Amino acid sequence: MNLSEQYPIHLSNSLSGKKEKFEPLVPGFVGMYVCGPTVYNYVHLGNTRTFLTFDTVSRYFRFLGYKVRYVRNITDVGHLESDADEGEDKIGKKARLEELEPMEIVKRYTEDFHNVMRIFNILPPSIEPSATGHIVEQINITKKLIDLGLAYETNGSVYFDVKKYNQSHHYGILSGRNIDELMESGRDLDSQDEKREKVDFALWKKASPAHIMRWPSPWGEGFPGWHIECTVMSTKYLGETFDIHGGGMDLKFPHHECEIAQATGANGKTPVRYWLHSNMLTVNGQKMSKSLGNSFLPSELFTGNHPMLERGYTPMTVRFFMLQSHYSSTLDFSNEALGAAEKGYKKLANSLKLIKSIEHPGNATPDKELNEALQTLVADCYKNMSDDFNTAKTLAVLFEMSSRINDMKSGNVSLNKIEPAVFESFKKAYIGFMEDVLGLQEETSSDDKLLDGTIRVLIELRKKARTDKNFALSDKIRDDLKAIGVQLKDGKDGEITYTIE
RNA sequence: GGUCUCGUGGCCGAGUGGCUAGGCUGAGCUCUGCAAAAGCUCCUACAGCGGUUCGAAUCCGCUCGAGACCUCCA
Repeated sequence: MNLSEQYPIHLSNSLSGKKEKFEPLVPGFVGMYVCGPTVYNYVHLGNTRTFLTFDTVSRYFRFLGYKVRYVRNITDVGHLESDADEGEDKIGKKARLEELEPMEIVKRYTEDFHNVMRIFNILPPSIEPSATGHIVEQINITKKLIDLGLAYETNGSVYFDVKKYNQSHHYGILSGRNIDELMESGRDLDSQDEKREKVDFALWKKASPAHIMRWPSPWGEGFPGWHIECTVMSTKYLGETFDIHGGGMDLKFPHHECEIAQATGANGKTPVRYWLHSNMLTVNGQKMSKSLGNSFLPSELFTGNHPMLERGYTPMTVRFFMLQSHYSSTLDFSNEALGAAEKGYKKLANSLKLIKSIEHPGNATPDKELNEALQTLVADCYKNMSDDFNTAKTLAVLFEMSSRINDMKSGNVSLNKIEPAVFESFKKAYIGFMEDVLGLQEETSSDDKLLDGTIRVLIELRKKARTDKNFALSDKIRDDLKAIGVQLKDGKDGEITYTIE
């Protein structure tokens, strides 16, 4: 029995609103699409949480032995500005503000995005398609929808006919809306007069004369609507039906709802089997967003250079902090919580370093209870992750394992009592869940060999002073190092280790 | 206004019909030349009011409070 059978994954499907057992379309394979960033600005921490969530999801699938194709797009065109901007596209607007070519903007912020992902140890997706690279496909599906009678052209723009679609399907199936209520409520947009109904949404927008980003189409020069790129890119690389579609909660409506309508309308089948939505990062209980002005840039977080921050926090501290809550809950961001996370993370990271250096001596005289307890911990890691990717529960188990690792180091627990095979699986699980599944690496604040060598010289001097009972000198070495941020720790075996604060 | 979610101990945050979540903080003990680290112990909560049940933080209803979506947003 392989791991995926032993620990079947159950996940919360937003489509059904229930936790369901995950059954891949093709055994052993997972196709997953996640809505990526719009690269017209720096990514903030709230964005990062979503990508971290799905990073962990894809990591865990792979850890269980699935072959994963993870597609995450780059939106470099298409998002319409609000009514004030008369349907102008975000990238184009920003470009003129800064007097740059749109592609310059796209490149700058894409690189920033990749950089942030790297810093947080968020692995790259298998495919990272861009909207501008799929204009032809977007035009084709728009044509198809017109031919099927599900879309119509007005003044060089093309809109999806939601009412028509709703006659044979259910528009609102994901977000629980009903079309009559939608048609009554909501604001009037500028393009209202072009649409038959206010619920209709653009598949293709005519470009105004001033509009920079434009492509020729059967309806004149223009650019694709917001929702169509995801439909095109997901189905192109994953098929007309695929396993998982993820994204932030705020995309559920209208974005994801429209994706379902477009894809179902065009291909005649339900595009996605499991919808996963990650919840928002909040600040003082309010959603973190650029428009509210309460967002944090990753760089501000690392340096502490932000009015709301008392000091800086490392990327792994932030990663740990986010993993301590479930992805489907909101998570509130505060100095206190971050400070607590820092200590917690360091504890786990210390044990990670420790366990790597511990080897089993062989020849066990096993203690049955102990061995069973250790095996239970390993199994619990899998069980908790398989239960809707519950990273918070998994971390609780890792803390327990961390204590046992410290026991092994201190001698509280004798390695002789642990069966070699149990020890190996325990060690492998701790390292595996920390590094491969949760992506929590050791954060060497300095891998500077010169510094390390220098500290070791001082440690040797201190050892000598202690053997000579020259505590005045040994304490001075320790205290002076402490003052500049190097904490020495005396082990029971006489070995001295250090951490840089 | 419509749709929906949430309200857990000093703080953060899991859980969701009966069994200790966990982290941080605080107190104590052990180890230690003293520290630090580590191990152990303690502080035991589920907004309020009703109801269902042998039993509810967990299900149902109401009240209060907070938030999200309905418009670009992860």
